[in-house]
Order: sequence, then structure tokens, then C-alpha cells
Amino acid sequence: MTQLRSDFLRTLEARGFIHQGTDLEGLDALASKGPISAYIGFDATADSLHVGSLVQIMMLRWLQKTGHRPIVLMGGGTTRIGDPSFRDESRPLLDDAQIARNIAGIQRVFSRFLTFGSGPTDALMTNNADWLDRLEYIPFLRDVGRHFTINRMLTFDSVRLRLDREQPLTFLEFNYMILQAYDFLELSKREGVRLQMGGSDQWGNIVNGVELTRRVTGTELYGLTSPLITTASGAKMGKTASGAVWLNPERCSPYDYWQFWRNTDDKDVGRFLRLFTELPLDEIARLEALGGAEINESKKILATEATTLAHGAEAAREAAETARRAFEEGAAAEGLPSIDVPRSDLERGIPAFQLLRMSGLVASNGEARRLVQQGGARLNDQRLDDPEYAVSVADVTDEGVVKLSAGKKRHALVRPV
RNA sequence: GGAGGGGUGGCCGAGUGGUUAAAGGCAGCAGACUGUAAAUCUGCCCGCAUUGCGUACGCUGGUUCGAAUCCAGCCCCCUCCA
Repeated sequence: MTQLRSDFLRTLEARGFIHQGTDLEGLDALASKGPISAYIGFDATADSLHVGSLVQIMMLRWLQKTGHRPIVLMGGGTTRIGDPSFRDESRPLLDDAQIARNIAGIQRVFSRFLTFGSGPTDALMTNNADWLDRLEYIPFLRDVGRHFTINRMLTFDSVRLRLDREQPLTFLEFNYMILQAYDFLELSKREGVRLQMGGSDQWGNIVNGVELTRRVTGTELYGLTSPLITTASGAKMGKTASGAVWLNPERCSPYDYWQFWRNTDDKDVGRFLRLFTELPLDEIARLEALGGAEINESKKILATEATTLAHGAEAAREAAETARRAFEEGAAAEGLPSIDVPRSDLERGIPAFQLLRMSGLVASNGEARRLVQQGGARLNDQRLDDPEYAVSVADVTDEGVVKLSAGKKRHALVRPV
């Protein structure tokens, strides 16, 4: 690849965001001339996004930081059909009210990463329902459908792989691709968008949009995809036992978010620092070179930096402090997940297994008993041997709480009220 | 519409009348070792319950002392044909 000149592409390239591009030289030339508008599409299937979308979010953030205009396209229209590519779980169709709520929730997430407004590089959130809902079938087929040949569509990975595996590809799905291509055309007309970014799985859709627009309006558009981010052990990024790691504090507390990053695999530290923080590259090089136990310091920095981006500096600092007290001092730190229990119940005594379940550390009474039997449960950092032990006011510490632990990492506080 | 194959615990996948809460693998949880890492080893892994009970093998009903396993009907998925 020739030397990149634009800040935008240089940054993405150096930090590991680029997987594939339609015409990197052309895009580079365009981006170094002045501000461009670029977009990434997101589903509106939940009221928040999770870590799996973070690469895309960071790309938009860098776009803005390097002097361009990010556009967040919400798939309000396409969500109403339901993306059929995950057809194993027949998800219930969402109604308009739910979709609107989801979009509002996602907007809140983005407001932490992007600056919205009406200035030349201020971010914009838009919704493809604005144009897709009004489409008429016959005119659409005539104006857009004629630009797609089946022959060509069959060569796209998303289609070909499916057919090779002899799995069904529905007509709906086929159209879904076309609608996504149409989004690109529409955004280029409405907002002067020149670039669409996305995960590597979106390559086909992006290329379709580029081609469609060239044929319809003659405008040259660009596409850029990011690599699929997996952990060193091969798992998809951002999935944990309790499900996805969400970016909104209601679904995943800043403390848990911090912990997620703190537990990064050694081998992922450098890569994740480049992708998910904004630390200078030379500092990252130093941090990832740390060997042995020292790399833990790098993980703390990763955790705090990533949490700062998602939840703000104050919340990140608190999460780091809570973790420090809980892990390095073994204290019942404020900020750990907590539950309130009526003081009168505590005076009577609550069986330990029950309290473990109430705290959310385990899912059932049986699991709580097993945990205790295996020696994984602790009460105020003392190993608990009897699942029936009646936790009472006598167990409340000087800090006014009872600290429960499941294993070494998961803690919860019980507060008498 | 016709012919064939299939629906088992979070996932994959054995099991074709009883000893099957259902092999095995993955994922997950805990313990040991460590560095809140990885790898490895050990234990656990439906729910309630102090040796018991309740649910569970697509759905409904039937046969049987007894069914995930047999029968009937229905629903869904896949392949081939039309």
C-alpha cells in the first residue's frame, strides 16, 4: 500500500482498524482534501449496543477527531423486517414504539463517543425508516432492482458461502442486501456521504452500495471494513457468561465494564489498547511490551481508558478504585454490586445460600449450595462452610455491610435498610 | 402436492421400552497452580428439598406395570422431485 496522507486513514491503519477498502488511495486523497461524511449502520434490535460494536463506534470517533463528519445510521426500517441472517433464533418482530425506544437508547450510548450537533464535523444520527418506509415496490424494482444481477450477487461471500453449505437463502434476505445498498445511495444524496464503514461481514453490502450509486448517480463512493475482532482464545469479542457486555450503565455497570477489560487476555492487551483507547501508539508499545505480572498494570490502564470513553472519567476512576480496594486490599469496597435487605430480616438471620441467590452471585439455591460445598463462597472474606449458616446483624462489618464473594472475582454487598 | 430425512438439556451430539436427570464434547461455575492472564489438573453443571419430590427429550393424545425410545394426529425444519 502506498503511503497514506490523511490523518484519518493513517490513524485507522496504525491502530489496526482496517481490514479491506474499496479504493484506499482514492479515499485517502479525498479525506486529505477536506472533511468528508461517512456512516456506519446499526441495528435497532436492542436499547443499547455492546462491546461487539465498539470497533465501529471507535472508527466513527476517530473520523470525527480527525476532522470529518460521522453519521450513525439506525436501521429502523430494516429492523422491522428482521435481519434474516441469524435465522436460528426466530426473533419476534419489533413494533415501532419499541424500535423508537431502542434508537433513543442507542443515541445515548453514542452521545458519549461522538459530538452531535449541526456543525460541519458534528455527528448526525439518522434512520433508514425515513426513506425505506415510503418505498413502493414497482418503482423500486425499476429504479434500483435493475442494477443488480443475480449472477453478480451469487458471487458475494454472504450468498456463496450459504449456498455452498447448501443452506437456504431466502428472497427476503436477498432483498435485505439490496436495501442496505440503497441506504448508501440515499445517504450520498441526502447528506453527501462518500464513505461507508462496517465490520468485515458487511463488505458485500458496502460494495453493492458503491456500485449501485455509481450506476445511478455516477458518484464515486468508498467502502472500508474493520477486521472481525476475536479474543486470543478465538471467542467472539464481548461475550461473557452473563451475555453481552453492554455499553450503557443500566445494563452493565461501569464497575463490571472495567472488570471486563481488566480481565483481558495477555495476548490481546496491545491490540485492544490500540483499538479501544486513544493512548498514543508509542505508549501502547511500551505497555504491551511489559512482561509477566507487570502487564497487569497495562490491563488496568486499558480498563480505565476504555471505561472513561464509555462512562466518563469519574465513573472510570471510581471503578478502578473499587477494584483496587476489593482486590488489592480485600476490603468491602463501596461500588461493588449491592442489594438492600430489610434489617428485620437480618436480625432474624438469613440462610447463607439464600442470601447468595438474592445477591445475584448465583442463579439458584442449588447453585449456592454447590458453591459453598466447593469452597468457593466467602462471607466477609471468610470461607463459608455451611450453606445454612444464618447470616445476621452480627456479620455486618464496621462499614455497615455484609460482603459476599463467589470465587475470587465476584463480590456483592448486602446492606441492611 | 409427492418421496425421504430430522426436531434431545445454553450449543453440538449419543441414546430406539426399564438400572436415563438422559453418554460424550463445547461453553459456563468453583477449587488447585498463578498475575483478577493463558495453559493444565480436579470437582460441579434442571429446579425445590437435610437420603425425597417436581419438571424435562417439538405439541397433543394413546399402548404399557413402565416411553426420549412403540402407535396416531398435529406443528416446524431440511433434501430431492413437481
